[in-house]
Amino acid sequence: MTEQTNVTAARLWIVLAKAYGSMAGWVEESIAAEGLGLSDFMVMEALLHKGPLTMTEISRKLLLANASMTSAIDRLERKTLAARTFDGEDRRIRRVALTARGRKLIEAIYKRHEQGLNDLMKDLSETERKAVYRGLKKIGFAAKAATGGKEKQ
Amino acid sequence: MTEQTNVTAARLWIVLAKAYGSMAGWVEESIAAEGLGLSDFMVMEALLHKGPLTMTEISRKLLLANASMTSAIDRLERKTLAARTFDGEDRRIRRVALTARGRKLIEAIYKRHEQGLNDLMKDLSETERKAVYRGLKKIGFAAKAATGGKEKQ
DNA sequence: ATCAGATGTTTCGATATCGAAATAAGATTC
DNA sequence: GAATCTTATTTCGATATCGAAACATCTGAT
Repeated sequence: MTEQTNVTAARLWIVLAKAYGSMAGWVEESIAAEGLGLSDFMVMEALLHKGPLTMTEISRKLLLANASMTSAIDRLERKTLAARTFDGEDRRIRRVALTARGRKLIEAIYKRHEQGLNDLMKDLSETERKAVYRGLKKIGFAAKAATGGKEKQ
Repeated sequence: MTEQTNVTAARLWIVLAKAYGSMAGWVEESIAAEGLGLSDFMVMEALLHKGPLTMTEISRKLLLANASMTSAIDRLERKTLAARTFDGEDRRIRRVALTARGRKLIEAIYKRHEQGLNDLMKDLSETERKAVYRGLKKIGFAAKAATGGKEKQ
């Protein structure tokens, strides 16, 4: 498409889906050697940056169904990379934290991941990054708001 | 984050993943009543806009494994929404086309989909859309190139 | 104090996805 | 013409996901 052609909303959605698919494929390939899938990796990444979180907090953050989160934490526990703990006050709650082993692994992986991302996006100026960031934020908020208040269980 | 803070590559990836997840959730919800999943919908959308395509062309376009494409076309054939045909020259090739019934359905769905997308993105100016479009194109190309030439089978 | 509604997580069964291998067919090299 | 390599699609078995329901627990109203 040319400089003069308008970018339709439909076209933007297609390009968003394609960019995400390509990025997800790249991330998956780069962590495959560690035996982690994309979801497991993103769980560990969230725990690395935000500290221990409840199952529901992680689900919401990653837009996964609660049943999927149960499975993902099962996998991470089985690999002794994360562990569930009880909440001091609310007995329904399970809080998830990285183990020492998990922290060590995700720190190493994340370092390479971050470097790879920097490399991937070196062609975008700071102005371009900000524009994409803001636009995606708007799109994400709008989509979330338009999706019938009912998130995945 | 503030106006002054830089947008890191890592941050941009997270926001991209989140925006995609929200958009995908919205699309899935809006087509659920028609008994279609996201992949099936996107296959039909591709066939609507590009005419009959080979299994491999659709797979590459939607970034799905060829086995997934086999299943998706099986589902669409079972619902008599699409059909495989043989290629005149290359007997390995199966070309997929919408049926009359499928075309009628996807035209109706797509009309609503397009209107919904316009609504979702009405807060983005044309300049903003172009910036997001260009940025996502760059990111998608870079990720594709960086993923070891080996696409999903 | 009791009850109804909401919340958090797990379980269950179903579905969509994938990698690898198998099969058929086309292209290229010798 | 034969052999080898590549391509297109399907099959197989495994995995990750999901919606709905079940269960336990908490909150708020009465």
